[in-house]
Amino acid sequence: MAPRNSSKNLILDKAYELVMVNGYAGTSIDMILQATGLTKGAFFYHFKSKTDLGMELARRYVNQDSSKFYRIIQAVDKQMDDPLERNLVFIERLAEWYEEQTNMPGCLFASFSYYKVSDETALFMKKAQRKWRKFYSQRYEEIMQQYPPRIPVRSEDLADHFMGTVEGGFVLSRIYQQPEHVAMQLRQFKNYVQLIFEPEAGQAATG
Amino acid sequence: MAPRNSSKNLILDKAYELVMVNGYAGTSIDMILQATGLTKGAFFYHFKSKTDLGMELARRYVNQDSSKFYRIIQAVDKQMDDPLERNLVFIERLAEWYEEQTNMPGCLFASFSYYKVSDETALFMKKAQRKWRKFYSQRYEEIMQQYPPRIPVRSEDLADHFMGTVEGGFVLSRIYQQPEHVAMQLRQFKNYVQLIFEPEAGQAATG
DNA sequence: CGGCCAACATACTAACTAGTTTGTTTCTTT
DNA sequence: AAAGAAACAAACTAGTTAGTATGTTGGCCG
Repeated sequence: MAPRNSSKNLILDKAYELVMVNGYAGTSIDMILQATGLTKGAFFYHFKSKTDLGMELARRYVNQDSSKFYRIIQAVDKQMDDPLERNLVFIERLAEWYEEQTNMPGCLFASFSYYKVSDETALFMKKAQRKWRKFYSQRYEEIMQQYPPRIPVRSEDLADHFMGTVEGGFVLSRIYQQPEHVAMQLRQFKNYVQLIFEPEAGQAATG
Repeated sequence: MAPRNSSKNLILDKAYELVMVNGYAGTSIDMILQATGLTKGAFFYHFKSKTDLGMELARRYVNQDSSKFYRIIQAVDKQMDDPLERNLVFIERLAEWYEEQTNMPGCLFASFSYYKVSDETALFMKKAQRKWRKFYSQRYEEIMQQYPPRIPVRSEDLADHFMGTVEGGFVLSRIYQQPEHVAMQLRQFKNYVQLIFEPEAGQAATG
């Protein structure tokens, strides 16, 4: 791993920002170099091709994104033990985190999914997504063991629906040009989880 | 409007297909011309620029997409009167429609949202999205008048969450490379609507 | 202190990019 | 039949693209 704030990381940082705005194909190497103040020599010293940059962007995104989510999860896990409460608070914290963010939210994988990336990168994204699904579905398994669901649901589908909700929130935010939609979407999903699992959910009706 | 299967519509058709695979920036005019068998002269006779093509693609997408959804809605509306039942059956029919589809699902707006389109196109998409929200939220208003929701929800948020769920399903389908995720996501949203509004929902628990 | 290599910069190239110009066909209209 | 316009085709252009080839610099090591 290159040391923090090396030229390589600088390229990755700026490239990520540009790709999230212009898309991968809409971001040229020259644009990245202008943003970093570096030159072609530097770029092709660190990356053998633009495709290689795409791959490394995906790799780094998995690490950064995972660590961000894990940080929130671990912080919540330290404060409470109940798996359902943990999940609900996690969703709420995540919603709050996105509310604090100023720049337009988005997902590199989603951006790549609407572009024809290399087979290697596509496979990598698929595997990473499956790993996330496994992680979240295990959490919902725990919840299901303690709280009988009101309707028949599969933990994998809940995991996918969580991630899908976030992705949908990104897209809506970008179309509406209002970042707050991610949090709104997440709270709808939170409602869903509550209605499925919380014993007292929806008992005291209406406001 | 150009007559059906004119050269202009042929260009729009092929351009749409290519954009859904390669993205807008990843789709060159030459690629479109190769797919259509036409030449530069034809393209720039019908479109004053590539940006213009993007705008017209968005326009046509709104019409086609809307008409597709409206068709399903009207078919369902003819068969039943209850607003909740209408909505639930609509979601189910939509899920089934996506299950029948073979090619990778996706949304042009989502693709454009991860690329820096022209201000005109961005504004157009925003307005179209707002229009859809208005339409669906009215439907949920009707439901709410007849069925008191178990939890406090806003009809606009439900409308957005519906569209967000579809968008999220697209992204997941593309990352997993499995089209069936759209239907799965839609059925999760259907569960959500049922849990909110259906009086008997979740009474007979667990299987 | 001389050599060596990581980490770049500079200058190039060939292919592709959107867009233009000019020419051609075919149909219609008078 | 002449004129015009709609609907293209062919060839061109200027700029941009990813990628390469070669040159330069500073630091470290024996």
